Amino acid sequence: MDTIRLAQLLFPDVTETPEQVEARYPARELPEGAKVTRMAPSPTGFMHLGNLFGAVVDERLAHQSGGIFYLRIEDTDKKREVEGGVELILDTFRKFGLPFDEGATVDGDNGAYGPYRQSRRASIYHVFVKQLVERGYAYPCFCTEEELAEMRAQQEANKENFGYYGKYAKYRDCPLEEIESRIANGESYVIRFRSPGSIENKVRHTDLVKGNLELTENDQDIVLLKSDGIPTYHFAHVVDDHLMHTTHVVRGEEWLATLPVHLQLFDVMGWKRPKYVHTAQLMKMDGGSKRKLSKRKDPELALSYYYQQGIPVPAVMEYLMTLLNSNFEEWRRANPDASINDFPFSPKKMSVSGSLFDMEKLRDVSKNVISRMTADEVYDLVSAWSADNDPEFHALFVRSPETTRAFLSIGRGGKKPRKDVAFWSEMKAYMDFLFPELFRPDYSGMPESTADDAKAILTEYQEIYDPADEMSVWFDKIKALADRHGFAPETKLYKKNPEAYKGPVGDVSMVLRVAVCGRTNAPDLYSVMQLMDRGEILRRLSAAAQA
RNA sequence: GGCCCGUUGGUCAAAGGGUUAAGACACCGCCCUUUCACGGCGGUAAUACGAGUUCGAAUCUCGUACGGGUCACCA
Repeated sequence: MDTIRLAQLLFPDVTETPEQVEARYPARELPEGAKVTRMAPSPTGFMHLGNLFGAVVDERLAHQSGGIFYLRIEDTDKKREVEGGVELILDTFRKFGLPFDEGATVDGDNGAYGPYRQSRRASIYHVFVKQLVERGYAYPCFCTEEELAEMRAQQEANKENFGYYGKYAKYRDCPLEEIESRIANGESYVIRFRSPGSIENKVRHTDLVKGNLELTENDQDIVLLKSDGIPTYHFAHVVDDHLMHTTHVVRGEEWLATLPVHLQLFDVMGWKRPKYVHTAQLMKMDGGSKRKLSKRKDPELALSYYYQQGIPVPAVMEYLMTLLNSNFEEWRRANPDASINDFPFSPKKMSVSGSLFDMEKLRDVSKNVISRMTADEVYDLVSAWSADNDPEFHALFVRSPETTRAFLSIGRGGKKPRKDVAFWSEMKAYMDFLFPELFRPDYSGMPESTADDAKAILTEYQEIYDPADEMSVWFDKIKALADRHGFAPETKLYKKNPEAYKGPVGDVSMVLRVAVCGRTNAPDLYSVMQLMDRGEILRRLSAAAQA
């Protein structure tokens, strides 16, 4: 077989040599040990928690070592591509604070190793495929979809391995004359790899997460170039990561199955293999069993959903980090105010088995993250979130910024900050009673001990309430009120001698709290009342007395 | 079905031949507290199973079971 003639027949327009292409991608000048990583998503218009999971690893690996983290768009499948997909990717990463050093932009490129969209790299792939054809490592295949399906059915029936290999590689040794006539006939074809491997052989590989692996060698003549001339992931991965000088390929463990293909391609091309970091999949509970997070089945794990729910970005990042490196939580306790980027991330500490996504844990992480924020930070974030997701609440939230900020300051800071809110979407329910528009009192929480006295307590309190009172004076008045109605003015007195009283002073203040806040749980009552309008408070006390 | 990866409490996980098998979330109890939240103290709960190697196994080996992934002109 004259492979040079075949290559010329298949790629008459390719004039560049592999050497010329390589020359355009010189080695990167980076400090010793610097890692080059990439995020390589498809613009499917959907960003998933799993995408972020891997991207955090990429970003940390690169930036922790003084290296490069870049974005490459894998748009080799036109069927899955969505308008605005790239924009969404860029947008998401900006939102989650993972800065790309180079790569695709909304309408172009930023960096010297582009183009960063695979759809714009067709001519580059063709140069290398042409070379493979010349070397006898690639050939055209004219099989139709039906033929391949038939083959597969037969393999299933025979209990043989599936795929295009060995005796099933129909066009592997097709004579040049037949190829010429088929092409002349306008038949559609793909370019396949002529795999030199055998399933009798094993290939060794050391993965940064999985450790030492012994895999079966690839014997499949996989497709290199689809009939539209666009490469498959396998070939694009090898060519791009070689040319762009990626040192560490981070991807989900579902790629482990095709790793032998990639290793073989790197070897045949004569290129240095990158290091691989195959991360365990994020799992989800589905019925009684675990399964991989799925884009189709788990829309609630879309990052857009996270934004809608108001799950704070740093909380998501911290949660992912706890899954990624289990010593992160310990580090965080020791360094509560340090930037997450100061944490010494290590791929070696990553779990080899898939972990279950746990919303409860995320809530806990988020509460802690929020409790460490200042009132001003919370104000700004809730303001931004509500503007996009709950305009009605937003209007109330920003109506009196000073009052809102003061409310957010209650119980904030210090050693034991309050942790009431996990997600921004919960903020409305947490502070709704501040706004007459949202106030819907529920009096059912009135303590039973006050059944006979609640009305009198509320009525009397309207007389003695004075917003100008200091906290101690304010509380003294409540104690006196309690005393007059047969309640212990000190909790300790009540505990010492419960029979002597109807209840402790707490029951009396609970009556006031329920009247003013409309519920039994709220931040410090004195602080809250200081923020509210006197007339509104009196109205509520009076309304509760009527109820 | 072939190939590959995995399996420590409900969940995330530490322990890399010798520990009473950490810790966190959740749950339960107590304490603190004018409510709640926070915080403190305590509790329930785990090495999938079976062999082997070894003085000694969660840890090494093999088998079984179970779970996951993959076997496209998708990535």
